[in-house]
Amino acid sequence: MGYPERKNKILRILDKKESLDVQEIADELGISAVTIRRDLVQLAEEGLLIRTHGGAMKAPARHPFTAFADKETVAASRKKYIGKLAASLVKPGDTIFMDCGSTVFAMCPHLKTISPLRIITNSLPAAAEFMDSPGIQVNLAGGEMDGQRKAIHGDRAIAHIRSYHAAKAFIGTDGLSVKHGLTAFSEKEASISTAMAASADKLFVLCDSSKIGKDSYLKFAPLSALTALITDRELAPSQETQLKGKGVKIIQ
Amino acid sequence: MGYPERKNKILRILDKKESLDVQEIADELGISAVTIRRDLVQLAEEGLLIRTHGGAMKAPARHPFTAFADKETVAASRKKYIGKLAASLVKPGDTIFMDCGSTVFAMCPHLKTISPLRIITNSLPAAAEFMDSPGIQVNLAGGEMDGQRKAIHGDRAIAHIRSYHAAKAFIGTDGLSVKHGLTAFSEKEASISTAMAASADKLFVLCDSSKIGKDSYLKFAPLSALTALITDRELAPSQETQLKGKGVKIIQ
DNA sequence: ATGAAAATGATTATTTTTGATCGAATTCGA
DNA sequence: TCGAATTCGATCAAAAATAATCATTTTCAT
Repeated sequence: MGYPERKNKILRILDKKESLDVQEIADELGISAVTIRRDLVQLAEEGLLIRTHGGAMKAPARHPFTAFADKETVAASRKKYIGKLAASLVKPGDTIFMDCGSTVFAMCPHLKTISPLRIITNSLPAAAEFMDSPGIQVNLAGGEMDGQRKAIHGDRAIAHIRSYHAAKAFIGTDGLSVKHGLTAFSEKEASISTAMAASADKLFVLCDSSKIGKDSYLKFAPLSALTALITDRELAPSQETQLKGKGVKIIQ
Repeated sequence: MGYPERKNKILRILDKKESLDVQEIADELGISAVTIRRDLVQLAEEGLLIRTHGGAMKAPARHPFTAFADKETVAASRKKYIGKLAASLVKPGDTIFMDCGSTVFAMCPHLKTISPLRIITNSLPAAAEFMDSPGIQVNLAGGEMDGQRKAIHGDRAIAHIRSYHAAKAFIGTDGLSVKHGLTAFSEKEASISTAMAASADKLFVLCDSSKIGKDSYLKFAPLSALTALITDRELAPSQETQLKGKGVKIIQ
């Protein structure tokens, strides 16, 4: 029984049980507790459940703002690292694009001290973050609000983004692989990302190592479009060599 | 039972009980009081509740955009009254403009149950308010964010508003008098209000009685533009007769 | 087929969690 | 204002869970 099969079984058990512990799953599936723990770590990273000491809990309904607020996961600490790193590429006087993903949002705390700075974004949490930062000018894309993603999406927003130019664009991605380049989970996010990429001189992609080597379903940009990939230090060496082989500059 | 699970249970209890004490929770969950105290400290740090001596209290709801910090002043209760009244003019299927004033914002809680509804606004708190209301489609004006007013202003925003049409516009004003009509304190707000008024079939002005008969410095619309004035019940009779004499319809 | 890479399981050391205890701080009534 | 009762914070020890390490098996691309 491979990981994908166990993953399904674990999630199915969780559907009924609300919370469960490691040993319980191990017994039920006839698999060692060590492996179950490894599975749970991975499932937690994918956001499909919440890891607890001793087991796991159902993931709360994907509420982006709470998703941004979840501090205890491994992915969150990676995001913080990546956010800080990405923010260090921003200089006073810059104009930058920022998309609406949580990884890109992690840049915000580190950008507050940079002044002057102009940020063009479709992310409401990002806009809120700079509400009281006088040195930072925020330009919010207009259009239909997506309450789930806490962002502005749609044709209108894309037209808005297209009408601006910025030196640097910072975008996230749901998947990144040598084979398929950048992939997104949703058409909405992909189109905004594409528009930002097209209107910026440099394109920085923020992506934690858990998503590298994986693909989501919608291809939206080739690796050749990247100025650099910003990721964490846990990137598998094999992935690293593959990406470097393709000429991708990696910042970590 | 680990911390995450207890955390949920504690918050669920708090949802119903408003306030609770340590021993009470400890008994209910069958866990030592020491542990509950530790939990409460952590929950308080996360801002999910307020720690008190001996227990905890509900935390005030916090949204990405902290709405207007109106306390329980007289003006606030008038605004609530006006907001409810104005909301009663909105029907399912409407498309409406809402500006970024606090009086107009007071409509929001009463609009949440109206579905379907399309709202075009430049107010960030209003947008945030409907973030979780699936039946309500929010169209946010794009452009430069004004952190002080928690709204989007500028040419871009005005062009955005102008490109739409709505059946009804709800706007606030800083002053309203028979002599000078509607007056505003700031160019920014006035231009947005004008644009909304121009693109709507009906114009409703929300203005509490304390501002009626007073003028701010920038005239932005004549009384004849109003479909109706929505105000509170404390309007001075003399003002009322004057306004009616000018053909202003008053809803209160 | 074959060797490298990945997945799995067992074992051990480390970390986390929990509850108990005790002195210090806070609340509340007189 | 004072004193008793309660609550709090810090420290400690025990138990549980985890992370790290290593050997073994499986998988996969060549």
